[in-house]
Amino acid sequence: MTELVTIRDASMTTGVSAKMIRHYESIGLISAPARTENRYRHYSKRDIHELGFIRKARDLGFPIEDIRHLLALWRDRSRSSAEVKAIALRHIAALDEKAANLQAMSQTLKHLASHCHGDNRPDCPIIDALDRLG
Amino acid sequence: MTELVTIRDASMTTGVSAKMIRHYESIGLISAPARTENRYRHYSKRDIHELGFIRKARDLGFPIEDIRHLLALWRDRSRSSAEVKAIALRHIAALDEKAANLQAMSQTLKHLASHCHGDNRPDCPIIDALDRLG
DNA sequence: ATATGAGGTTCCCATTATAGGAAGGTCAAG
DNA sequence: CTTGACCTTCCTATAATGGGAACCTCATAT
Repeated sequence: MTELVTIRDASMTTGVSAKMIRHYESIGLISAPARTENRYRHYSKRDIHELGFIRKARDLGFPIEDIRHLLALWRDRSRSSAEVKAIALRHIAALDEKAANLQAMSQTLKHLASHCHGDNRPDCPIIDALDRLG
Repeated sequence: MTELVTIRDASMTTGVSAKMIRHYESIGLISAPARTENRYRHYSKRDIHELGFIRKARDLGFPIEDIRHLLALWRDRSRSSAEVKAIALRHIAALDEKAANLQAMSQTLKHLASHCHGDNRPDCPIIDALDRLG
């Protein structure tokens, strides 16, 4: 017969940890899979496919609620690509904003660090900046 | 006499929320301030200065444990700037790595989005990528 | 037969930094 | 003496993930 795909199998083929698979089920991101008599979960090809979709979306940094939306659009044959694109563009903006923030911090620190001797003396523009700057 | 600086005053002058000031105290990042008879906290100039230091470090994205370390170095007149610089350089590397990750995601998505019509048709390279890509 | 090990199950706790809110005490002003 | 604006502590939540306990199930090795 069809070999039973356990949660570990699903995890290994999709790259989503078993812990996370159960979690996604508990928050309703994926529907509860079939169970064997002993209550073990087993996953259909469809389930596996869905988990793969989720992992790829996670790899692109989409938050869970976006993924929930993307999954609904994925299932909906009559979706409009505009809706998908809108989600992606919003996410791109969020990513860019975060990246810009991090870079600004990094740049400030790089500037300060470049003026720090980094020797045994206590004088340090980095500490000074934390001390003084508004 | 010296006017009592309440937690709200401290919050307003340092930009650290009262909630966070109490939290920093509870995790031992700052020491417990003096209390009036009615158990209200009040803050010395030194306390305020320390909270300002913490806020600036947070603005630069330093995690709490780094700040703990930086505060200790700040107080230590015989610190070596090398130690400060080392913390900063490690943090810069962490910031840069995170920024690079976000940018990679953004770039991938921008590429996909640029090929997405964004109209009423269902065809969508973004969904396709989540569907197919490994 | 049974012991062992590898897997499954549920449930609870921890992380990081921050915020919201409840329940109650205190204080100044009207 | 009430009202409102503070203060106090304690609990809960966030987003995504991992760790671990306590317990069940199953296949294999003795």
